Amino acid sequence: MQDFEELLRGLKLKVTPRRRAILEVMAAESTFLSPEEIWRKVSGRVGNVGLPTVYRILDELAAGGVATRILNEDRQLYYYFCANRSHHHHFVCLSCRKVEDIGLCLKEALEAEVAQRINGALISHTLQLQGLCCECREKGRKE
Amino acid sequence: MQDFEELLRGLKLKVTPRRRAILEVMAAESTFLSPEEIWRKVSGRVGNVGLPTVYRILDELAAGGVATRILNEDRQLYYYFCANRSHHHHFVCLSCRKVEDIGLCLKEALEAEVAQRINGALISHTLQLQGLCCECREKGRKE
DNA sequence: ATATTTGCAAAAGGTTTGCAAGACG
DNA sequence: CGTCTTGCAAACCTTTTGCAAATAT
Repeated sequence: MQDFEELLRGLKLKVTPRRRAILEVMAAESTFLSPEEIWRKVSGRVGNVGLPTVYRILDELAAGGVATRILNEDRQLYYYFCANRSHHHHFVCLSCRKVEDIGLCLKEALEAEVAQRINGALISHTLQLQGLCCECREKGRKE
Repeated sequence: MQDFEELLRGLKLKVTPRRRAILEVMAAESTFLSPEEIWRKVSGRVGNVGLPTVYRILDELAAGGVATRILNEDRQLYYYFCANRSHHHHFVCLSCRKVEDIGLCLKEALEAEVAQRINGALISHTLQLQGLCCECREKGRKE
């Protein structure tokens, strides 16, 4: 459990039941969630929550770097609570949607490639890994 | 200029003016384009084209591997005519939207990382590089 | 001749906005 | 108390679908 009040104040956001509930729900899962999924889970805790509110809060959290936006193949937004503030990438399990951080940074190799091959300047890169996590991989073997 | 009729027949698609026009428009640009942009450009060549038709044809081309879908930050689809059928990634210029292929494959390094750190299995990966292409970089320096 | 392709209009569905009422500090 | 938050309803906007008419082979 984390100190969500501190976290919100750090982002200059008022501490409200909705914001706290959303942070709790997200931190409780290690998977990425859609705004609607988060909304359903939050509705169980705090009565009477509007979906637009969830969108707004997720925006704020993403802007503050507390939540990571994942743009999925299905073109929907997903969010992932991310305490890790340093540069990293994500491994997403295709079976259970769990997200794990990947520390491996390829910036140097990519920069060299861009400089050599196309004489350009690398500004940013996005990398996402898809696969099966440890548990889902084991499960697949048994069946 | 390429043999688009051949290309379409290879995908088991009938050769129609709309399909040819879309291929021509896309091949003439080395940048990624939104369906609507393609639609506007095609409308100049072939009169009376419906936007749904553009969406349908782009779908077919993407399914056939002739066009690459780029899912952008702005959550819109973009398409890029891609003759290169082998595994590769893209470098996108943030200034002029030009797309260049990057042959560098990091599959081995990523697979090793995933196997070691999280004991998972890597199935696929998406990598996109953003930066300034050769020309835009030079332009920036002069100004 | 026959299956495919296309335009049009309308639907779909996730996301955003406007605004008045409510809550935090 | 003043400002930030929120719910509601409605708007947005890209993308998809249904269907009859047109077209490719």
